[in-house]
Amino acid sequence: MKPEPLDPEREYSVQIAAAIRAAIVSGDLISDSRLPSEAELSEQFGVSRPTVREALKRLAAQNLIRTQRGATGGAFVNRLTFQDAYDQQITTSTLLLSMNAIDFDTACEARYALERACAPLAAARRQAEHLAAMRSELKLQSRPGLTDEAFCASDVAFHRALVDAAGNPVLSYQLAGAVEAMQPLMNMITFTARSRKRICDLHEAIADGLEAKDAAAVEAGLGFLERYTQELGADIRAARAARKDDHQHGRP
Amino acid sequence: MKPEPLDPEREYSVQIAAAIRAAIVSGDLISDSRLPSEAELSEQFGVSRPTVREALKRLAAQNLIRTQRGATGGAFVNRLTFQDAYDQQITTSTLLLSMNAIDFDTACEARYALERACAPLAAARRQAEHLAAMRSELKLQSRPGLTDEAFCASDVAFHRALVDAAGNPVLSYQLAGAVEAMQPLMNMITFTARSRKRICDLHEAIADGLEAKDAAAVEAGLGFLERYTQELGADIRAARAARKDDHQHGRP
DNA sequence: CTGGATTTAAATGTCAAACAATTAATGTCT
DNA sequence: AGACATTAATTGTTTGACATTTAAATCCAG
Repeated sequence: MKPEPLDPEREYSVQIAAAIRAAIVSGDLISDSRLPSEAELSEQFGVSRPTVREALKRLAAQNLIRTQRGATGGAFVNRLTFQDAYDQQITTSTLLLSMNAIDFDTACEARYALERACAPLAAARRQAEHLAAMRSELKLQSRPGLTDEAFCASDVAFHRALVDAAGNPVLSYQLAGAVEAMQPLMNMITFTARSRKRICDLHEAIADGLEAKDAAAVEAGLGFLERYTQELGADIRAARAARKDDHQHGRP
Repeated sequence: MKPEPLDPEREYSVQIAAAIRAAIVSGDLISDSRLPSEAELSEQFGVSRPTVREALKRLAAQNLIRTQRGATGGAFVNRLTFQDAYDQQITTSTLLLSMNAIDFDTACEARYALERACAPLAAARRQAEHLAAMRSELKLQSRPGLTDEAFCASDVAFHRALVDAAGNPVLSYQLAGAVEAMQPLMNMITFTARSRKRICDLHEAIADGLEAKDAAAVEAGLGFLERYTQELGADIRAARAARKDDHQHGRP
């Protein structure tokens, strides 16, 4: 984080943020160490304090630093927790899907492909807590009065438990985005009682397979679930096309 | 992005950034639309311009907006591209691994589990360009004078081609982090001529399997590669432990 | 009337100096 | 010794100004 001369052609706050980020990533600034105060930084870099502050806000937005006020306050290097990383992953994935007109099938395919990758590990390592979480969600999902949103949320929780059962935090982190980012798309589906029954049955088969440490059964269950989800997605598209058709040709 | 009254207990720039982010995510502000000017925003939210600017920098750090100077300038909602998302994913993953003392085996397991998830799709859909990319990297990897860094970089490129062959941009995005974030860990390995030969052979088997659209062969190749990579990782650990032992008991 | 040069206006980028709020350490009085 | 007030350091915020960039408006010559 040397006071390397700044390029006046580019924004100072960007360059300062980049310099500090590099110092963090390279390990020159380790977790929980304190950065110089804003006044010191502004002197070191030869810019005003507001400019330094803009740079620090950029880093804070990426969870790279946190700030404390008061006498012993300042900016501290954040240890990026898995939870922080999950959250960033989810917001990025959600935004990516919503902004790039990703079609349902593509997102669905990616999600289940990734989830199937967890199946062998999850079958080998699942603990009682994971099975309990899945059974609990399963019970919730079969309740009749549930809203579509609540059903989807429970669906996400079920699959999160499956992923966590693989016992690999890196996998959990990677998949958090894929599973959670699908939720807005899934929320567009209106679940009939029949389709919920079908999904619950498949979920149960997956939970049973996991309990029996039968990886093939889990993978098969996920495969069926993928195909069924895509069928439901196709139904939405068909319904929407029909509605559009109505609009164009005049409704009764 | 209503001028909802701000909570004076919490930092204004955080709340303003959150309000604008919500407007973007909810779709109230669509891609490429222009935000009000900083002066207008500061009036709407009842804060000063520097405070608004800090909020905007937070959003810019997440690639949610871009800014242009000049008469028709301002802050515009960014369409999050896959490339942007890749980059964010890679930096987050890299930081997460480096800051959380993730052991080699865990990262390795996650990476190959995810990669195996692509195998069936890649085998079904691979195009000539993907095969060509893999063959080209393969040729590079067998050159004798290559540095370890260059060998690792080519390894990453080879696996990226495999992932891209699955033809699912969401999958590619998700795996970019897993594959690239492994590179710093892989760079710690010193590859002997023998281990390079072994890796190249496995890569060749994978490429052959892909060409023959034989998913099982690809998965098997990846499985062997995972085990071999973990062996190499174990060798590093053993060597390091021996060195530490030397230190403790005095060197000759 | 047209085309190029000039001016203008709007916006972001930056700076300077100050005040407010917060927080831990320090000092003081009982 | 302990409770309480003081102080100093630091971030959060405001105000006002100036610099820079960029596109549009204007103007003037041909």
